[in-house]
Amino acid sequence: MTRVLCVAEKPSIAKSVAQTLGGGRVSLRESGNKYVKNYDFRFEFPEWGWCDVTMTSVLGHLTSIDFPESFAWGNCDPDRLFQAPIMTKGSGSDSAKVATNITNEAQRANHLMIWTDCDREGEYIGFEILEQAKKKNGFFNLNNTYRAQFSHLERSHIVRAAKNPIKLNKNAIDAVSTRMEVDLRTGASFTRFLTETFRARFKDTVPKVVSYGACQFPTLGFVVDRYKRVKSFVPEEFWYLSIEAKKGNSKVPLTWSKPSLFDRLVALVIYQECVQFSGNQATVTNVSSRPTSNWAPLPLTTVELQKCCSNIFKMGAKETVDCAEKLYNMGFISYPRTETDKFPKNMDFKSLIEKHAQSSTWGEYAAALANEPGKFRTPREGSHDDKAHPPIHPICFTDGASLNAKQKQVYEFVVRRFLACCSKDATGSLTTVKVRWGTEDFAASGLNVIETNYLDIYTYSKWESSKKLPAFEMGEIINLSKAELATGRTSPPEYLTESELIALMDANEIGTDATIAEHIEKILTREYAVKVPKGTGRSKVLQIVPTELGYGLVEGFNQIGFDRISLTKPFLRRELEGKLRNIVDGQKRKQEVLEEIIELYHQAFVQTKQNKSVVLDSYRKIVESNS
DNA sequence: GCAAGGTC
Repeated sequence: MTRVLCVAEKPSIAKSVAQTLGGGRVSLRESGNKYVKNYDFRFEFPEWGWCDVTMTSVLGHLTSIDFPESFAWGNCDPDRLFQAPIMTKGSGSDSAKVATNITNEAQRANHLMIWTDCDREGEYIGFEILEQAKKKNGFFNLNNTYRAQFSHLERSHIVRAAKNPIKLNKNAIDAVSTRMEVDLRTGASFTRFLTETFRARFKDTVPKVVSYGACQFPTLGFVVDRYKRVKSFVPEEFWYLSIEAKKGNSKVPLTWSKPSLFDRLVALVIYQECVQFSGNQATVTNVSSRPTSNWAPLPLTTVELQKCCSNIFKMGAKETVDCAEKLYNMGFISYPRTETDKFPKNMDFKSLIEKHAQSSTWGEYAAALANEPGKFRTPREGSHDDKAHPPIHPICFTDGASLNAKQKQVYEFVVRRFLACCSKDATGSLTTVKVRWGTEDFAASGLNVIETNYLDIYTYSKWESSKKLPAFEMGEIINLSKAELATGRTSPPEYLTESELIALMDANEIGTDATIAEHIEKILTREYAVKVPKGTGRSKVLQIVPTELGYGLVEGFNQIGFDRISLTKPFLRRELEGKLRNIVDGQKRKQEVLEEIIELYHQAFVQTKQNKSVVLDSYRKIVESNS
């Protein structure tokens, strides 16, 4: 019988796909690695009929790249790393066993089918698997290796993927190897140069490693940018008209329709006109009431999870993903690294919801959502789809007995978020009254919440009826209890919070859902930035501020003034991401992009070397100005 | 002692 070897990117996918395709008749074999299992079963493929199938997996990348020994740290001028040869090596300590398992299983196989995630890295991991499979089976090559296309684990979707495989995408493989090479050459050269330069001048007052990375520097750049804006902020005085209507016993403050003015005289002229014109009386020009709603949240992505846990629980991004990872491994939640904010079609929401009816906390809500007519609504759809994983959602109910406090919080959040997604929007009515005083318009509005719906379960969001507006009538003349020219001062921006940093990185394509937390962690462990608490109690937030070293590095690099790039801003990484997409689309070739980008970085490297005193002095000046 | 990308 024809033998087919299927290989997924991670054990959980192998297990799930094997169960689906094997229809319950699956036998399990150990692989030599603790996490990786081999699943044997039979499946009927359209082209090959009934086959003996082995489904196994790797653990992410099998290999990584590095320089040969003669180009190791200390053995050559960092400048040479832009042209040095590059070799492939096994990645991580446990990769050997995983790799051997692929080679052994492939030896007897007639066909190789790749089941890695449907993204760029997944294509490359597929290529690594093929290279490994070739070692004892010369038959396999890019043209006869199959690739299953799937974006979630729903049964019919998986069966369709098995029956309609395509080929590995050579362009995507090239794009990833381009990224790897750029990151290695630039990261290693600049890191060695900076470390040696800083340690030569400042010895033990700087950390052991002063690193550069195409993601960590822009991350640091965001932190420094905000810090500088706070530091250089000069408050400005502004003026505005402030009036308050008196109606029976209640006083209603009204907001001026124009923005505040920075010119006191202009504001004063307007104010005097109004007083002359209308005194302490104003006219109601419009009263309207309209239905309004507060939308239930979108399905949960990794980035959103990190932002929410940072805002709500003050958890670090790394801490959050670690908790999510644990919850996933225990089978409580779905795969936690996803960019997708829309659920697949024909997803069985009701059965997922029903599992939570047993909860003592949210059980009542879940039961009602699953069973009472008119409660459930299919979740809204966001616009992101990584084609690999569904949004994060609970798989099983747990009372949390086996979880620590943080994991419990994250789990509860995932559940509440999911139930909220499946609930109706909150509704209310918004009453707005418009008033004319002199030549100017003012307005006040009052919210009346009618149906709370999702807010009952998503207790992290607040949307409450504001103080009720008294009844006003069109054309009514009202008395003002206050009519004054008010003044205020503009306030400085706050230092960056982690959740804002995550949002900036996400928007600027710095890192991925799986790595954003690591880059933030990196600038902290490199002593480029620190987290400082602001406020106390419930209003406490953690802000990220640069250290003298982080500030000095960014300022120094900014002062050098490279030709058309900046190493501390996100644009270069974005440009690379764009070019990588061009490689995938076939609009550019790998070699062409490599030459362009490496040349750009090399020029920047040479310039940095020539101007190393600029960077060193920038740091020294900051240290001195603080002491 | 270096990067960033997977995953455990």
